[in-house]
Amino acid sequence: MKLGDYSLAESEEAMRAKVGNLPIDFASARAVSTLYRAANAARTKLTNSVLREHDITWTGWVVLWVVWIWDGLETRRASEAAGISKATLTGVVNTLVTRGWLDRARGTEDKRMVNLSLTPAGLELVQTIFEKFNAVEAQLVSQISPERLEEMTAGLRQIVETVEATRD
Amino acid sequence: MKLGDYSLAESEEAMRAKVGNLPIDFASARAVSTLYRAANAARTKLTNSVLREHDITWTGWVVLWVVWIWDGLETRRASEAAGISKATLTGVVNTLVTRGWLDRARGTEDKRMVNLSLTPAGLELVQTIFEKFNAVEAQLVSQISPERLEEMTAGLRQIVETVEATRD
DNA sequence: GGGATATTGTTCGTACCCAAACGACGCAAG
DNA sequence: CTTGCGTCGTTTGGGTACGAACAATATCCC
Repeated sequence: MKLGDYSLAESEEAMRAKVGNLPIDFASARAVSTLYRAANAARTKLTNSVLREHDITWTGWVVLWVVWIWDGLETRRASEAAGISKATLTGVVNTLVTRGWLDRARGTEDKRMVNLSLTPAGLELVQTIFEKFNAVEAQLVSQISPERLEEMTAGLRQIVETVEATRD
Repeated sequence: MKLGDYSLAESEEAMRAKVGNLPIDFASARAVSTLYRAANAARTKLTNSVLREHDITWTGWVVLWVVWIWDGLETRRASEAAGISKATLTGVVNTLVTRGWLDRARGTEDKRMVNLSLTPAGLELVQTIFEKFNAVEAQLVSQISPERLEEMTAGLRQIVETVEATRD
């Protein structure tokens, strides 16, 4: 068996052979493992083809992006929007501030808050990267029919909603 | 605006307002960002509800799982099957060996190789976790119709294949 | 006003994550 | 038989990633 075959179809077949007699929901298992594999593939592809040349990581980009979209953000909202913990955000922001792309400003009204905003260099970087990034995103899903893409996105959204609904 | 609204729909709307006049492919952008968000949500949910009580991380579980499915693996194949780099795998395997779940064995025929295999404790752990894990997977996708789930999985698979095809 | 309670961002500890450099090993051509 | 090239797993260095504990600040309730 050649290398490259340890993915998807072959893994599924191996799993079926291993646990075929157990009461397993294969459709769910396949969906979740494919979900994770696709997310990793997309992140790696986007990182290598767009972000690497600008010396910025995936998470760093996501943080810059949400700060851009929302015209500045408090830390607590930025971590939520970026989908990372506030502890992780602290470290990522440290990196972005050091790189000269982000500014920290302690809140004036509520001194617990920290407001994040783009520096001019950060703004320029975001604008430079954004279109390239979207072009690669389009390429990633280019083999999927519009109808299927719609169904896929809707399904993914339901997973997110299911998790958020059962989070107590 | 209340907290919790910095996700999905609201972010999309903010993005549209910010870049509405640029030639952006919104369907692709929405698909990729939702993909990443769903993968993170699924991983967090599965980690907290199943893996945490067994003191094992997501990546650690994936590695144990692929070694189980394939009845032992060489390191190079394990990293591919687990979707992580070989450098990462070295560290994860260190952890799993220390925990007593995995064995390292230098290849006899080709001394560059390292074969991974489950210890009895590791085998017991995998079997214990597997069914719980699958039950939560099923819950994650329980709100998705079978037809949509099929379409979603097919779409995700096409993303993986697109990335693998353009990797040179 | 003052004590209990909640919320903010940070720190700490542990573990992952990867590209690049590295040393050990295999292999084939001369 | 040795020289060169390719492949293996590991190490290195910088950067996430998160839960828990923390100090500072805000707010509530009497």
